[in-house]
Amino acid sequence: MPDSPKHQIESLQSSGLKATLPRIKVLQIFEQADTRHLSAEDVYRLLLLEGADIGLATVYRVLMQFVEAGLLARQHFESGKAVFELNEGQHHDHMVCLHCGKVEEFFDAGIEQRQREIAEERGYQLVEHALALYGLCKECQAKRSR
Amino acid sequence: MPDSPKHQIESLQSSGLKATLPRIKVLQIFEQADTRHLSAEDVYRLLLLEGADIGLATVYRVLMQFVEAGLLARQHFESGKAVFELNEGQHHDHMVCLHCGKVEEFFDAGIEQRQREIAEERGYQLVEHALALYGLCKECQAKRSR
DNA sequence: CTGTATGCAAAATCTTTGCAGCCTG
DNA sequence: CAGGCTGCAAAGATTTTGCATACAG
Repeated sequence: MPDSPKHQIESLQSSGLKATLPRIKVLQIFEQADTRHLSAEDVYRLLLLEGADIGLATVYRVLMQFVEAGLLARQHFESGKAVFELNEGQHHDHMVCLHCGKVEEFFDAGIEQRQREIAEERGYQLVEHALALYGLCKECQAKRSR
Repeated sequence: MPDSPKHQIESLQSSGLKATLPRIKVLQIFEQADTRHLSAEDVYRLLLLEGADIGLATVYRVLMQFVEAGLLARQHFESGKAVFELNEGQHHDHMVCLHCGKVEEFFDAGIEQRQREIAEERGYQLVEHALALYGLCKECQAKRSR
């Protein structure tokens, strides 16, 4: 059997989740996908492509559990639907191309620091933040100007 | 007649929109509301309270037109539903209390500057951005610790 | 075995659209 | 008066929930 899911089973167990097939498969999807950021529908579609018989409701439930367990992070961007990405500990923000939808990640210590200062100035206990830059990537600017 | 809608009619006309009753009322709602940030449902409810006979579909259409015309700005935050606020030219970001939902606005020139630099370094033409800090406001921290 | 997890279908939310009639300019 | 605008109802899109059954530990 190729690609035994040892690693995923351990991740799940150490998060306190039973290692069920839907959960293992969903984890695999995120680890193998070309794009880091997937919607529930994306995950469902990829599961079907693999021949897995998993309902969309289960995909939503599993994604939620993974977010609560800290395995995934959920982002909203402007599309109105949520996208999920592997949570690899390293916080980062996003730059989204409005034309092709490509998402790049970045981290800027200066911005992080100012955010903490702003929250503190106003008496907030900061829990998290979401920063997304929207624009046109280099390729799409080229296409546009043709 | 109290509160004649002269001002709103001018705003609409200078945005190239016909001054219809639903549009005038929606503008008034935003100008008079206690909270700057309102969802479509919020606006609809406030209209009904005032006795205006305006459908929810029209509220959505009017809000979209106002966003396109630059009268309103749309934000997404984490709730899954969109909220709208008057666009008064002055860009700003948001700090949202996760407990009571209160939204404060802030502007930080340093963060704005770094965003432009980051976009430029990566070859993006920056169109807009959304930064939201999530946390607990001073009042809610107090409630929590009781 | 026991209780949690799943699949299916139905419902809940939020938002958009089609269409006949109304109103602004 | 003409064309855009509205209300209503219905459809779409996304996400959640109820319930009987299946499966992990």
